[in-house]
Amino acid sequence: MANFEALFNYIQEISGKQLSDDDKHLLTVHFKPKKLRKRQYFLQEGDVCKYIGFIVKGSARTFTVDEKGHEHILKLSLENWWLADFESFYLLTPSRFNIEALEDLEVLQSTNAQIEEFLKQIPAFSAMANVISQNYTIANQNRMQAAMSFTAEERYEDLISNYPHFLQRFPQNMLASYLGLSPETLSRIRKNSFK
Amino acid sequence: MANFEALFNYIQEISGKQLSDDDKHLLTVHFKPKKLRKRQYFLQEGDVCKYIGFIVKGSARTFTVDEKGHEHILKLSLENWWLADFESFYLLTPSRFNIEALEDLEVLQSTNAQIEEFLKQIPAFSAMANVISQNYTIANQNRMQAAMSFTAEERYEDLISNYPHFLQRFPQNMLASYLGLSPETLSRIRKNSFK
DNA sequence: AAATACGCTTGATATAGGTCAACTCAAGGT
DNA sequence: ACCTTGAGTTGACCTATATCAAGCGTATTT
Repeated sequence: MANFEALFNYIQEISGKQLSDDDKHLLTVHFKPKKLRKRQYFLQEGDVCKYIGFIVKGSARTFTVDEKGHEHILKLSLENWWLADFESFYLLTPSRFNIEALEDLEVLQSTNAQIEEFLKQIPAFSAMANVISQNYTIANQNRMQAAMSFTAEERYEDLISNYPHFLQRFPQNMLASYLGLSPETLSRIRKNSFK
Repeated sequence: MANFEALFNYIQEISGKQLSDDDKHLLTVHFKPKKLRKRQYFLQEGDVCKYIGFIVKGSARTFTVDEKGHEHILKLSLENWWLADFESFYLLTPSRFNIEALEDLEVLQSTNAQIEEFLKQIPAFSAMANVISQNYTIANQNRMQAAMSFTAEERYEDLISNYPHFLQRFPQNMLASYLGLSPETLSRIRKNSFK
C-alpha cells in the first residue's frame, strides 16, 4: 500500500483547499507508485520524460553530462517535490537531462495527459498548480540572480540560508556541482568559513 | 488612444482562444497605458512592484546593483513580454531589482489583484497564464543550465541562436551583463568568432 | 559647432576558481 | 576480515575571465 497521504496533505496544504473523497479516489487511481533503488535512473538523457513524480521518500538529482564528460547538477530534489524534466514532460521531446536517485526513492507518478485531467477536475489540484508556478518563478529568479552576481562563497552561503537541510541530505560533491563548483573549491570554501 | 490590439492578439495567440467583446472591455478598463522615456524607471530597488506591465513598444532591463556598485542584468525585455519583479509583485515585498526603460517604453499595466480577476473571469486569459507558466519554466531551466555548464563563448552562441533579435535591439554592454560577462570579454569573444 | 559622454576595442596584468595528483578515511562488497 | 571504491582534503599549478587603463569614434547635450 503506497503512501498517498503525503500527496493529499501536500496538495491541501499548498492549495489551501480540501480534497473530496472523489478527488482522492481519482488521484489514487491515476498516480502510480514507483520505487527506485539508490543509483537507479528516473529519467535518462535521450528519453522522453513521460512521467512526473511526486517524491514521497528519498532524494534525486537532475544533471547533464557535457562533451568533456563532466556532470552538472541542475536540481536536487527531496520529499514533497515534483520530479521531472519539465521541457521534455510538457513538450514530449527527448530530454537532455538525467534524473537519478541519490537515496532509495519512492514516487507517485503520472502522465502529462493525466495531470491535465486533474487540473480540470480537481479544484485543489489546479489551485496548487498556480501556487507552485508562482513559487517556481520566484525561486528561479532568485537562483538565476545568485548564479550571475554572486561569488562561489556567496552562493554557498545563500544555499545554507535557503536550504539548510540540503547540507544534511546531500554529499558535499553533489552540493558543489549544484553550486557550479568543483568539489575541491567547495572543500576550501568550507575550510575558510569555519575559522 | 492606447494600442490594446497588441495585448488582445497576444492573449488570443498564446492561449489559442478568442476574447469576447466583454472580455476586451474588461481588459481595456483595467489595464492602464503608461509611457516611460528612455532611462526612466518602471521599478526601483526598495519599492514594491505594484504593477505588471505588458510591453506594447520599447525595451527594458531588470538588474541588481551589488555592494561594489556593479550592475547585473537579470532580464532583458521586449514587445509582447511581461514586465515585473514577480517575487515583489506576487508577495508585495520590497524589490531588490531595478527595471529601467532602455528605449522609450509603452506598457499596459495592471495590479496583482486585478490580474486575479482576469484569471477568474476571462478563460483566454487564464489559458494564456498556464501556457506562459510552462514556457517560463522551460526557459528558466534552460537558462540555468546554460549559466551553470557553459563557457562564456558557449553562452553567447546560445544567446545568438535563441534570441537573435537581441543583437539588433540591445547594446553590447547590456548583452554582456545579461550573459554575466564584462563588456571587454564579450568584445574579445566576438572578435575571435568572426575570423 | 564645440564639448562631453558613452560604447566599443585593445593591451597588460590580476585573480577566482579549475585541474591534476597524492593521501586519508570510511563504507560496501565478497 | 580483506579489498575496493568513493568522498573529502590539501598542495601545486593553470586558465578563463575580470580589472585597469588608454584610445577612438559616434551620439548627445549645450
